[in-house]
Amino acid sequence: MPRSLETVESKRRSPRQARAAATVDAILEAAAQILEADGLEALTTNRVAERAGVSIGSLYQYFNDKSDLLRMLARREMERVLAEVMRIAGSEHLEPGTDRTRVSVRAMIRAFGGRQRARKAVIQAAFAHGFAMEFLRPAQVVADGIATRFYSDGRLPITRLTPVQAFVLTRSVMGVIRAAVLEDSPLLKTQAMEDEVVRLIESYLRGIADA
Amino acid sequence: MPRSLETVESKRRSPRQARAAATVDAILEAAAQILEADGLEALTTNRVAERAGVSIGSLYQYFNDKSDLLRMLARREMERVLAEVMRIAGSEHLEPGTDRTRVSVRAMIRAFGGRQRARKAVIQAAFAHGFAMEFLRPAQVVADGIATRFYSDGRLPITRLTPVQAFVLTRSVMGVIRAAVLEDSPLLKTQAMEDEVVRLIESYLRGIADA
Amino acid sequence: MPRSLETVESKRRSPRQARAAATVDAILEAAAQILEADGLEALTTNRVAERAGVSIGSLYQYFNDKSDLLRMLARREMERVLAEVMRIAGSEHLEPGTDRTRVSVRAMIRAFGGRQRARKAVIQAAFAHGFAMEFLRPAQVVADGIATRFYSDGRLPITRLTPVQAFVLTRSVMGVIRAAVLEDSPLLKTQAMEDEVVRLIESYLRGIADA
Amino acid sequence: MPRSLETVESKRRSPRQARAAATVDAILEAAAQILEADGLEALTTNRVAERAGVSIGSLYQYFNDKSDLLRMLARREMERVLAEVMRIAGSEHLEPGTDRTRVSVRAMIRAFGGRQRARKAVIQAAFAHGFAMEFLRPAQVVADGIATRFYSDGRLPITRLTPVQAFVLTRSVMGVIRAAVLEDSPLLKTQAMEDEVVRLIESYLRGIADA
DNA sequence: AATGAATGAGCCTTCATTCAT
DNA sequence: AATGAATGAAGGCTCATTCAT
Repeated sequence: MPRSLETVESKRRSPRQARAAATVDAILEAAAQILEADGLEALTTNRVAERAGVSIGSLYQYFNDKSDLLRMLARREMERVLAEVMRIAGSEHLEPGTDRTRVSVRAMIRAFGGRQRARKAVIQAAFAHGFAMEFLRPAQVVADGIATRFYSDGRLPITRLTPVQAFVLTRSVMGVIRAAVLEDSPLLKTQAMEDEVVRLIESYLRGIADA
Repeated sequence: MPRSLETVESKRRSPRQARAAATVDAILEAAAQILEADGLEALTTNRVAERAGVSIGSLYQYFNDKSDLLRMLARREMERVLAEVMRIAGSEHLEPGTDRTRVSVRAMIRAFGGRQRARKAVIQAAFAHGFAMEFLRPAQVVADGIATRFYSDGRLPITRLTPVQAFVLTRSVMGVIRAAVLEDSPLLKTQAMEDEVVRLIESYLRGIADA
Repeated sequence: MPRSLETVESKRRSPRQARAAATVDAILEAAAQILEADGLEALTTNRVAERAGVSIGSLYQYFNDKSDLLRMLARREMERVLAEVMRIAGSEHLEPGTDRTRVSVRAMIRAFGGRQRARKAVIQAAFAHGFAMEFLRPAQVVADGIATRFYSDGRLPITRLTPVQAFVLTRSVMGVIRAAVLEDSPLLKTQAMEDEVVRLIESYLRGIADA
Repeated sequence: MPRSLETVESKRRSPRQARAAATVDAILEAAAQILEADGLEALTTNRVAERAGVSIGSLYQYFNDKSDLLRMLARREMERVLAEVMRIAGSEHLEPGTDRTRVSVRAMIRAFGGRQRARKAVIQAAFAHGFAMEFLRPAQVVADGIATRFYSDGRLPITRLTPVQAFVLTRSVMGVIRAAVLEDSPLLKTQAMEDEVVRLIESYLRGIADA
């Protein structure tokens, strides 16, 4: 289960009313749009407020500062991605015979592949502001979950991944997907890509089992 | 063979004399130090010039603008890393019985692992300014070379990696190392990490061969 | 009728409130004073803001850039001059027997002669930035009006000035006044000057009529 | 006779040798070209030196500062114009029956009309640096000469123009030509323009004579 | 005489943030 | 709660000018 993202507490009033929530949403959406359309450099608080149709003062009512805005945005995007992945791959009951690894990989690729430009910008923004790791964690938790589930389904005689192995497994998979997104690779959504990522995971796990 | 990085031509006069070269070096080194010490946000042209002990005007004599400075810095770091990797793994004559994959992995980890903070900052900077790919290319070329050499040494019956397979292989390995660097993971320089990355590569290649 | 000078639209927010209008005015007035006191070279945006008693940020809230500021200033000065000329010469009802040409010339000399130094600086600035013509137009329209009124009052048998004749008439008169202003000529406000300019106009028109 | 333009003395060594003179010329020509091609804002000392094919140091060997360069340039252009006018209109011996006024006007229009863009830039530069008047003087002296010669050829019973009249006559003519040049008016080189300027002069002088 | 690397004051401009209304 | 005018620190960058070589 992902560690709660609510951890980061805002000093500002959190939205309790419908209107306030709508305002926050409008701001976040405006930021995402600007990011997608013109990149990180064009993302100024004034412009976000204008595009969102609220005053700059209102923006600061809900976000401590620009970093905060970026953080919330990254969080939102991450949650969307995770929700998507969980929706596809995370359901407890899969039809018998379904390859859970494949389904998970497909879910991740699909989730990260949509809205590429916006996602890329958010990732860049997160990196530029140094809180990227904060939001990669959940993704890795998911990946760990997949790994855990995988080797515990009896198909392989692995009882436990060492921390290093878990690290290598999750980062290598994310590394491939991330590179494809950042490089705007046309390979991203191909069947071949899915096949190879699945092969990477299964080969590695088999390599561990064989040792 | 990596495409020459000299391609990007500067409108500014290129250093012809010893003093000029020293100035450029001082500036680049100052930038790296600031990046390492205080991060990307602290990297202002004025501060770089000051730390380098040259005037701001001199800085602009050799770099078109801040982006240019960053680009040159990233290039320099990349070249250093590549040189290091090539030095360790690229020599034509390896003692018989040496595991070339292991040697290469060790070289990459060692190369990227040194000066972690600076490297991280440069990578972040490159990403924030959108020219990251420009410098990842060489790294991938090296990785491709490793892969090529590997499957051509007769140990595995692989005759050719498909583009997708090459992509997955290189990005997964770089993804692991990159993540370790960016997360300041203590695992980075462990023997276990080296072992697992080697395992990842060999397992994947075997997986392909077995298919 | 002078083409509206409002044509040039600003991307910046236009002042809607009293305070904002006051700010714009203070900035413009400060710019005029600096121009008058120390010339174009001393006109820096920071100094203007300081003299106006507003922050540099406020200046940029109302003016896109320095050029814009200069443009607005030139426009304001031009409008003031024109208003002055029209006030004196443009009234529909002149006392019978009044020489309208003489009244108009006097108005123009008086209008341009006031605040000579500031006017000179503004004109220089306009020229230096290449948008002088934009603001000379209205002045010429006024001059054309004078010419038109003149030959249509029955005193001369001219029915129409050709474009070239209108050009020569207006530019010659403005040329004299402009030169007197720019040269700080003591002749400017003398009765003799007024007499000679009137003579220039009337002689030329008579020359045309006699042809 | 025009007041000597040599008045402005240079602290720098004045060119005594052929090579030095050539250097000065190259610099002046380079400045003129840049002015013509890209305007006053593009005229930087470094760029001038580069275009002239000399080092920036050499430029400062011959010109005290940028203002000095501009001044010399304006002087050179002015001298060229005057020489041209004098060559055409100033010859003592004109064929009998030649209209000297017409010839002079044609000469002035022709002189100022050529190389419009460069001339305009030089004029703007002169104005922007406040030494325009210094170089307008000679032109007026020429104009005065024309006027003097005119009323002394017996065609009109004028014995003397008052200072104000001379001022009005010269500035009005120059004002027309100047306006045509600055406005890039297509009228400039038309026969009609020449006719009207001649008419302006003759009418005015007749007006004075008739008084 | 010539070179051109170096200088650095100072310019224009941005933008996160505040606070009186 | 919302507004948006105002703020001002700070940044990137230019370019006239100097001086050691």
